[in-house]
Amino acid sequence: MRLPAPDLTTPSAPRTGIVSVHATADGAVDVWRRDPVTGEGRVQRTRQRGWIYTRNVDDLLHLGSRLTVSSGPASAEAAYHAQDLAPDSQVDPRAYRYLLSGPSPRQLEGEIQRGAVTARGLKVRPALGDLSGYLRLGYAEQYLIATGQTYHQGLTFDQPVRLQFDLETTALSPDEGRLFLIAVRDNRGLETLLEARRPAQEGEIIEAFLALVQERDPDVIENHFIHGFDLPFLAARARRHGIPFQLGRSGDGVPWTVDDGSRVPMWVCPGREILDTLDAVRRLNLPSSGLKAAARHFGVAPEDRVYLEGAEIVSTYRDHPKLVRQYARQDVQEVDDLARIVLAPSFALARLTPRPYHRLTRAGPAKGVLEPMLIRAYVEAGRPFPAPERGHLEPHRGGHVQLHAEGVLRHVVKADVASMYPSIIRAEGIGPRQDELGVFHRIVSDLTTQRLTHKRAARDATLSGAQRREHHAMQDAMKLVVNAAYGYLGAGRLARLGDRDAADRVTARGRALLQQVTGALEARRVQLIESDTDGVYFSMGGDVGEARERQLISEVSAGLPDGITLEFDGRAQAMLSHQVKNYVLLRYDGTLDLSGASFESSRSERYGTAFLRTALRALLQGDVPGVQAAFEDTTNRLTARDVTNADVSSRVRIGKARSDYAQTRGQRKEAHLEAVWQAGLDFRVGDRIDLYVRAGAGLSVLTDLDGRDYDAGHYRAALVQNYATRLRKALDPADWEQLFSGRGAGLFDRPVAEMRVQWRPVEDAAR
DNA sequence: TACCGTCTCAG
DNA sequence: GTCCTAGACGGTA
Repeated sequence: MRLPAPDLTTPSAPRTGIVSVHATADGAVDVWRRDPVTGEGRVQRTRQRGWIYTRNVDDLLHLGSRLTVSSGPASAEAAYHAQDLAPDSQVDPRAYRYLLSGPSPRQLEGEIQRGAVTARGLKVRPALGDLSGYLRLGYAEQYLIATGQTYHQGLTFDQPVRLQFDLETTALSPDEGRLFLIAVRDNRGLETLLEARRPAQEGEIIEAFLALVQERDPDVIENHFIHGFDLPFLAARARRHGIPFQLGRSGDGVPWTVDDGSRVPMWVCPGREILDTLDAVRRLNLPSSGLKAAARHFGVAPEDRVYLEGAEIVSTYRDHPKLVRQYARQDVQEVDDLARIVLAPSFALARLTPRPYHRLTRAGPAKGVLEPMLIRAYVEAGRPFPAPERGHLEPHRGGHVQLHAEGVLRHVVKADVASMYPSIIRAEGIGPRQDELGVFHRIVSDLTTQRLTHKRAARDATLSGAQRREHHAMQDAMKLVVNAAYGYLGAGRLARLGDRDAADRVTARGRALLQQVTGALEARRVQLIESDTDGVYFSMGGDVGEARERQLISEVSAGLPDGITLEFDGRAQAMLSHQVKNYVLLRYDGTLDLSGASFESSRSERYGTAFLRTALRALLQGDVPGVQAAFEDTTNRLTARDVTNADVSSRVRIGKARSDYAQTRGQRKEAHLEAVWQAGLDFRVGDRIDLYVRAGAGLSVLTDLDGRDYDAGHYRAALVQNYATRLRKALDPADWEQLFSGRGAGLFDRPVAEMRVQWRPVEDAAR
């Protein structure tokens, strides 16, 4: 069963190649498509009535005969219609039993709001979002679901026209600065700079840019932080010059913002998808999400890349304009290259879920991607959307974490259960209890199967690089949805089809599987080190080679239930197991991998980190004299003032302004604020200051980076307390004392050359 | 451990 | 109005 089709959609209209949908409250729907074969673009202008799921029709009784209720779709002449999706059966009163439609989305919403005032005895007209009992999607989503379409069918990433632009301005705020340069390129060969050599020309380049956009007619506009910088800046400057900000394709063509409160508002442009590479990069959790850092991370930064500090751009443009021009050209070039990498999963995702492409870099994978797919399935089946689960009290239990051994172990292997939670959902047929159609389980199952096909195709050498990239993006998109499924179940009230019990069944099964894996490994006489949710580290004892390690894992895997596999996930020549989730691996190629807050704290001082790396490497090679040498070297260098104040300093954030601290300083002194105070510096909340302990002066502000007047005794002690202590688990306690206590070798001490690194089993199960 | 405030990022 | 509400981290109670 299908919803009433949008009025003017003809059956012969193409259904593939959607690149943008602009649907308004008055029912107008403009759909831009690219022909997958010819690449030709065309617009289809149509209308829709809009639809809303509702629990009952109480708010619409005031419509009288203008409201028809039946088990079928609305007839052509129906003004307002409620389709009863469960005419013959009892349904939970909290289920969304009716599908409402009206002459236009706005009229339908307006009547609901108007009716609610009397039906619910309200004083003021409520916002639709505040009314319980309705399930409403955006207008473009309504169109996509009603017509059974999604974006990008038949299209590859570069078939839509993609345009990138970047502004160079004299300040960050449009109130304080103006723009003097716009770099523009597109994936059809455009590459140009629009320059305002004099301030008076700013209006001209804005108009030239808007004209260029209309001429190139892109489907997609991309930049890094486009929502937070380029579009608001450009819009503000256009307004100042009285230039209509016509960037879009239909209506007045003026973009608007969707304000979501705290965050940078999202810009939306009729007919063109605004994509911010920053949104996509942020999901990747790189150390920095800036354009330059991301471009370097993905290896797309040009060799001759020009790097300029924001504050020096204006002066550089005055003295060396060529440099700024190259900088701007490289900015848009990098955005283009970065977009191909980071936007590809969202581009592919748009084929799977009934939402506009531009929403998907910002949408959460559970609520924003999976849930529309669930809703679509109920609409297409013509079934009521299920009632939410009843509230839950018991907290939800997660994965099992356990430390089995601590210290240094050699010949370490990591194994993990492949896609554990999705595999469990699939193998056990788990889904929300309310989901009578079994849609949840079917989606996870189908996507997992299809994903394997795409994964294989992505590695298929007979396909072109572009084809393989498309398959890779598709499998990435499917992975995103599938991995979101478990989280969706446990998301509580946020998820309309969430089910805590089902989520608990998944994790309980996961814990049992992990026990099965660790049990099977122990039965094969390996030493477990740490197990965490879906993976386990263990030591082979001796060097048996990677092939044997892999074989062992596949033996264990063979004993697991159907649909669950254990995979090899890496190996190391040695591992220091310190605490749960805190360990160090020395790989066979010599790289040292540090994990956990104990080893990678952001507040570490440079001298300590350097010591720790050297000492850890020696420790993992079983070289205790090497550890001692590293310690003595660092201690001696501290004493000899061979390291600098900068090497021992650490950066802290200031939590109070100087004027606020002045009020409280009398009652309570705070060490780091006091240091800045004593230095006579002004400071504000959020400032970052480098501090070090100065000999005879206590905590002080770092001014002379190359100075050597630090308190050497303090830092020698700190070396033991903050750094050498991380090596404790690998050494006999008496040996550790002897190495790091600084009391010198005693009569009963053991020669360092005889000391051995050690490990011990951890008996008491951690939680 | 929980809550609160701030920063991200762009010229 | 037109698509609707971040996430990480550090400091402090």
